[in-house]
Amino acid sequence: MRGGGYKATPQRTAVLRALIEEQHQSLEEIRARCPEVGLVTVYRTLDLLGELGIVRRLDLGDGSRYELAEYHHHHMICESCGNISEFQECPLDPKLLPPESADFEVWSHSLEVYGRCGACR
Amino acid sequence: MRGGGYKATPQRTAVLRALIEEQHQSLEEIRARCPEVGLVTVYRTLDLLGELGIVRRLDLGDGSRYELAEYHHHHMICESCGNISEFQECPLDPKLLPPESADFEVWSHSLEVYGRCGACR
DNA sequence: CCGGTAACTGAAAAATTCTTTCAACTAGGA
DNA sequence: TCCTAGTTGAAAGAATTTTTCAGTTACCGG
Repeated sequence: MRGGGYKATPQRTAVLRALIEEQHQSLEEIRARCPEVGLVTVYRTLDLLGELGIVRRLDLGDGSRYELAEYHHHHMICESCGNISEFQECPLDPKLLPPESADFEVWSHSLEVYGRCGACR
Repeated sequence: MRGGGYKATPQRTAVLRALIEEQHQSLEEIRARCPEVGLVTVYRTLDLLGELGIVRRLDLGDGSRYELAEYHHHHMICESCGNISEFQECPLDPKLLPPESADFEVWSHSLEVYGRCGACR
């Protein structure tokens, strides 16, 4: 953080702490966890952390959500209760990548599985 | 369309025609293809087509985009030029689905590949 | 420990995006 | 052709995100 010429302010610490507490939070959920930080600063901090590759913005169908990007993972979204869960096993089989991708340099990918969770069945 | 008690209006036809012309358009791109249709009506038509399962809303990182959902496909997004291409071969290997998903009923999934396209390399 | 400064913050205003309201209009069945 | 449920669009409203700018602060160098 400081390496890039950025300051470690209490506000940034608070937002980061909020993000650590739970994944996939909406802006309002994050705000609720650090009410002392101004709205604009929350947005700016999320932007900054995004540029640093620490945070990722998602839209899983109900607007912006934010999560730490520490590790590669995917999402299972229950269309019944809205619960979002993660899994890290990656079911992508590179052998099955399409021919069109031959000259496409793959940097990353995202995978979301939609359906109904155990509790809702 | 008429089956569900909906009317086939010129506005709905125009929006649908715009969607057929190109995939992954932003709202403004769609609007530009049917300037005679009011903003509100475009939103409402996209909603309606969404409920009917004809149209899908996406957020690939730069806000809402809309596409026909006729066939199952995935996206390759070039982070250099922003170009979005589709592929239909699905590189998902069900055998590799995680154990947590055992009691999750999978209805659908989405997969996006990010990187750099051939032209940008 | 202290001062200087580039970086940061927050309130207000602005911009953007999307939704609601409501009076007028129309597609399509009777 | 008439009737009516469904549809449209302008305006207003709500929600979300960005910009501006004056005041504040972290932290580096001394």
